[in-house]
Amino acid sequence: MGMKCRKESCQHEGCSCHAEDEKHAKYVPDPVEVAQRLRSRSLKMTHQRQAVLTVLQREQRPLTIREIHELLDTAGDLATVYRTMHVLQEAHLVSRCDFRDGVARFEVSCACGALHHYHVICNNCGKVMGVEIEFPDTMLEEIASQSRYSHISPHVEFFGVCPACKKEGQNEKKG
Amino acid sequence: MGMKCRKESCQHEGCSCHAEDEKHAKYVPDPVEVAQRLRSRSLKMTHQRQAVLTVLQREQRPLTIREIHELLDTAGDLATVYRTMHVLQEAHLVSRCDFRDGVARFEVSCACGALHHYHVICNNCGKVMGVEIEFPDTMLEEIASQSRYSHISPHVEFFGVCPACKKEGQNEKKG
DNA sequence: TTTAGTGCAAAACCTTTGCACCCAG
DNA sequence: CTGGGTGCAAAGGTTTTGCACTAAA
Repeated sequence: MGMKCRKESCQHEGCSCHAEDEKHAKYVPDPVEVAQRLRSRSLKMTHQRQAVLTVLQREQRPLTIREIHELLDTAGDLATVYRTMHVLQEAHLVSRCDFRDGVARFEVSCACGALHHYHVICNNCGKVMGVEIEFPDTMLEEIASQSRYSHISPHVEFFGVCPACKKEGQNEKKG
Repeated sequence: MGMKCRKESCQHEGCSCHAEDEKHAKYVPDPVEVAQRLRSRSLKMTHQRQAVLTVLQREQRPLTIREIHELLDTAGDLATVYRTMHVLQEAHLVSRCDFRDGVARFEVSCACGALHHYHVICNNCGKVMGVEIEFPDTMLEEIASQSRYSHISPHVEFFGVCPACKKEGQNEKKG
């Protein structure tokens, strides 16, 4: 953690997925390292923060703040979870995603053990799958060139139809 | 409007940007056609809906519902604008985007005269630029293959630093 | 005339904030 | 000990909903 990603095309801030090797080695963060990371921003590692990280690392999927709160062993205050997510986000320990339903979701960031991935969400049932892809550098360069903006970083969710819902749709057409 | 997009790689539902030619010809929708499009879904074309579309077509940029409401000549009810946006979205006359600030934004969809584009948002000042790019088919195929989902459609916003804010940042470092 | 749309008001949600007390460093 | 963190309660902001009335087709 804290190592610079060796993959030039990596678009994840603070990413260390590729630090070990090119094959997206799973990096399990050391609690001590996490604490250091927080401390370096004059933040403290507390029980609640550790508990939130534990839930996210166990689930390995995007969770809403309400879900995280419910999954906590010793449920604290919901407002604290909101504040915790802000802190963990700024420390690049979790990343936020948005499935267009008006609720923010969070998961451990790739800098924190998760694989380098994006999501595909079923338009019908909402089921989420992770996919490992990279944005081609040429695409990011084209965006920078057209807009003249720098440090381009994509925030994307892919939507589609999952196999189960596709099958269901076909059956409905037949019946 | 209503014509199928000729560009195979087009990822915009109901898109007709490329219907005229390959060079993203600007298509100005006929009110009569818009009305038909609504009527085909047993929806009515009302003053309020026309007014909202007029605002969006005039501004040609993503607007929040509050902004749309304020830009209306004869301001109706805010709740009506919310309901209108749902309707126009389902008719593919407007498309929704999300700049990760907790407020939905809308703009005329490419099926309704706008160019085929994505957004780049400044992380510092929030300024929005449009860019015309395409997702490579190979990327979408890879996502479909990994996830086994079909009808993959990307929802993306690009974030970066605009030229003005970049310059400002450099000045701060110097001073 | 029939069906959908609008305005108004209230509610539902998600998220943030103020403040007194508590705890990690 | 000191500055950040937590819990509680209240508020802020966006979005939705119920209902009587109005307007489009």
